[in-house]
Amino acid sequence: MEIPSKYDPKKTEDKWYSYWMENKFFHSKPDEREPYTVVIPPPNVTAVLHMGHMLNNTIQDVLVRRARMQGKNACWVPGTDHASIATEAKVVQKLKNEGIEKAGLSRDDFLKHAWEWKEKHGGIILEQLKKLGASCDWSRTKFTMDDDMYESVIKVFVDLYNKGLIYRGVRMVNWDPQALTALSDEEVIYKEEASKLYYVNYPVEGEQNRHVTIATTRPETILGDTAVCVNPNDDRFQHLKGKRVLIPVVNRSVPVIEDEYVDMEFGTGALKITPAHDVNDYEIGIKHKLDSIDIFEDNGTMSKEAQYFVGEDRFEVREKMVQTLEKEGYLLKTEDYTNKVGYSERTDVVIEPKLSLQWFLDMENLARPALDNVMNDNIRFYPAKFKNTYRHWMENVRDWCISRQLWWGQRIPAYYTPDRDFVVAESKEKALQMAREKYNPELSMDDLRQDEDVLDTWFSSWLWPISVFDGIRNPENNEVNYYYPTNDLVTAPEILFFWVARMIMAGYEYRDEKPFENVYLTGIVRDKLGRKMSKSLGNSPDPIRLIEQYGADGVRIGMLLTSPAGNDLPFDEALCEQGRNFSNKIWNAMRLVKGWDSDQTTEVPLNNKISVEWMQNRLMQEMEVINDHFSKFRISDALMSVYKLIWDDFCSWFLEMIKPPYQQPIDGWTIEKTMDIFEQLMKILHPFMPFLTEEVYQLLRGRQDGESVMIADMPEATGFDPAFMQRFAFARETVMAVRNVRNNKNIPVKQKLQLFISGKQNETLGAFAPVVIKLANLEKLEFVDTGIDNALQVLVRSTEMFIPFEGSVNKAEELQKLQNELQYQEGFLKGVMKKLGNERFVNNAPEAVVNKEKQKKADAEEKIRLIKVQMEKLK
RNA sequence: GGGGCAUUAACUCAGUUGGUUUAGAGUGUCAGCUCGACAAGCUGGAAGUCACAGGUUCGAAUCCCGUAUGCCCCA
Repeated sequence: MEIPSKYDPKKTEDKWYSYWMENKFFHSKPDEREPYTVVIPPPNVTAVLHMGHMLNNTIQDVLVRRARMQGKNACWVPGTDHASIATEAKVVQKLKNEGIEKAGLSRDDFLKHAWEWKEKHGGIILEQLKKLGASCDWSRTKFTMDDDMYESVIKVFVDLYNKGLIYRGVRMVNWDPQALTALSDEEVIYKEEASKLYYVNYPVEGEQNRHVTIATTRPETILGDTAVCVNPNDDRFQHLKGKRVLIPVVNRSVPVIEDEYVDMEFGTGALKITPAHDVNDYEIGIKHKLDSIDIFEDNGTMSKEAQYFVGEDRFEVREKMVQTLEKEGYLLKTEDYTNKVGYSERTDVVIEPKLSLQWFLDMENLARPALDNVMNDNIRFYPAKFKNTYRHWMENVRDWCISRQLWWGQRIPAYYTPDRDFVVAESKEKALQMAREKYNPELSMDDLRQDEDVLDTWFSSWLWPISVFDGIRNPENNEVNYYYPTNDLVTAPEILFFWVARMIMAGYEYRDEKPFENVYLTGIVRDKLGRKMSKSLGNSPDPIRLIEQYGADGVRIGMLLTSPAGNDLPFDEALCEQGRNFSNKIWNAMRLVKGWDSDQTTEVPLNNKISVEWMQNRLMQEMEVINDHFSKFRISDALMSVYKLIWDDFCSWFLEMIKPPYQQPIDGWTIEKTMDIFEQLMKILHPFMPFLTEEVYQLLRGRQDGESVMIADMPEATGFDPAFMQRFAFARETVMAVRNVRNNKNIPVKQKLQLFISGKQNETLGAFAPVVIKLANLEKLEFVDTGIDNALQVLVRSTEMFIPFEGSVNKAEELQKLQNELQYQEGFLKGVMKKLGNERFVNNAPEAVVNKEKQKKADAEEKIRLIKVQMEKLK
């Protein structure tokens, strides 16, 4: 069988993914095994796969595949999120392109279009995840607007309302005048902008030629001013106490109030107060019982309340207002000024703080268990540093505005009577019954009008770990009892607050139990310039192209190599290349092993016995390290351990150690052991590189249909012999020392050398002589008690070794090298001596530490002695 | 303005409760290699005042204080 020298992922990836699907390896159902559950952070239906998803889902897949191989019943639930605002914006835009205005459609007609859009585009990202190798149980795929999920959300709303936790209230919200909806703080993007600071004189009422000057970036809001505020500690304004001023243009008389909120350093120290259009002013307005004048319509034009410029757009009014102020002599001066202006993440228009009637969820009691159980490590964050930020947020939590003025989403189950009373119920029928009992027995179905708004998308995704197992509607069903709480959640720190925190709240509220044990927070994928990868910047590589170029395995390795938890990931395609090269390395190791003929009759050479023993020990040794890394969620460290175990230990050392001479067979025992080891390595690597490992696993030995590395048992760490490993390490260093000599002296690899080693090392090194002879390409290795003349001398640890050498030696160069080495050792010794000479160290430090220092001293002294001997010989 | 995180080799990062660390890895770089699996490779080397300045300690990359720079969150 001819195996090509380059591994081609295109020929294997789709093949094995189909194989896994056909054999239902990803499918999970409750059984007697320990469950291991992960719910996917549901991507938006509007999204296409980007690098952030790649990273996030690769990590999840690594964890899930590993757990599955460890014998757990692994269940990874995939799905998507309906993303109210983003999706509605997309659908509105699409309709607009077709000449259809949303305003001209009924709610039902619009939703038909939205569902059509979802059916067409909503599954793309999940299909892309399959290319990555994601081992999700696709039969469980969920969507936050599925009927059962929808019902769960409504049920929770009704329940929280009945508990008195949901209320209606007037609040200052971030208003998107284009989408005509309130936005959460998280959906507002602040951009730095060059704007102007206008200094405007407000005449003091009843005093000729006296005025107070304020500074504002938004002169159009002057029309809604209801006070001027100064700091009570500000000496400049003492004379204004108790006075009133006149609002320019409208000539409204308003009080001068005092509040320490005002920053005396900023602007003029006097602040205009517009309670209806600024969050801080709103707070001050409540505190000082000020009037509130709403001068804007929902679409950002001036309302009748403004009296001037009615019906004109806010930004045009700003210009006109400045002109008017100037004409009428109120404008003192204008300065350039840079400030941050909030934009809608979805429509990119400037948001308007606006008072509006919204639905709120009281967070105070929900937040407490969510905070406590993170702080006491009941739920663990990786890395733990995010606990700080989490606490800060949870201790200052504000009520959650859960209503959105949109159609795409779960419609708020509040029903209004013609008298503007309302009831909250799971269905219109129930609502009618309640309304009749509560308000008016004569009411009919047609009298009830359901609230027009839908719920914030997070109000459905906060239930995700419960609702995907139907745990809201049927809290005692088998699935939720088996799979919940889930084990690990992998997500981005950006949504720690509005998703992770809220899931924890919902978990304790509805299951009285955490939603997950561990939260692994990934970093942000950035480009080489350190910018976040985004569609708008166009700086993100197309993940599907990367997969085609480097293979899914290569890309997975590329993402994982550089991504310790919580750290940003400076993405570089070279890392994928490294992943691809690694695939190829393994591929070629397989070609080598498969290419050997075996001979059952040959006796097993001592060399091979030692080699196999070492590799088996080495594997067990590293298995402990890998397990430790995983237990701490150090995924990239775990990967690096596997990487080096395979590349360095297995390929560079082990295979070279057992490699038979050209065209000669290998003994049967060794080849079997090698296959075993290779197989184990493929299992260990499988979670990281699922496709390649399956291909190699299948080719390595004949397999039955239905066999797969992905359902094989993960090797367990069963211990190793440290003393043996120590002795081998010495042998390995000896080989490296000889190779080093070859390099320095330009001795060809093929030329065999002789090596003489000081006799006292026979005990430690003797058994490994065959290995050293092979790898260092020696014709002879001898233990001797005396030095050898006409030989190069090397020090390994503190053992002298000699290599007879006929060629010329550059004495000056050699001396210089020895001199450098001597200097280093003497410096080292000096440091050690200083420690040992310090009485307080010897008395205070633990005995083991002192003994180590003594050993260091002895070693250094021996080395120095030997170096000096060598130098003498050279002179 | 308030809070948080970070700063270790050219790059990206490890470095666990302070002690075999005058500091490790991967990549890159340099030198030498057709060595019968792999040049997507092999062998070897060089490279760091642990941001800066103090302090605690017998001992500090590690703990504390300050400064600088960068990033994030909140306002």
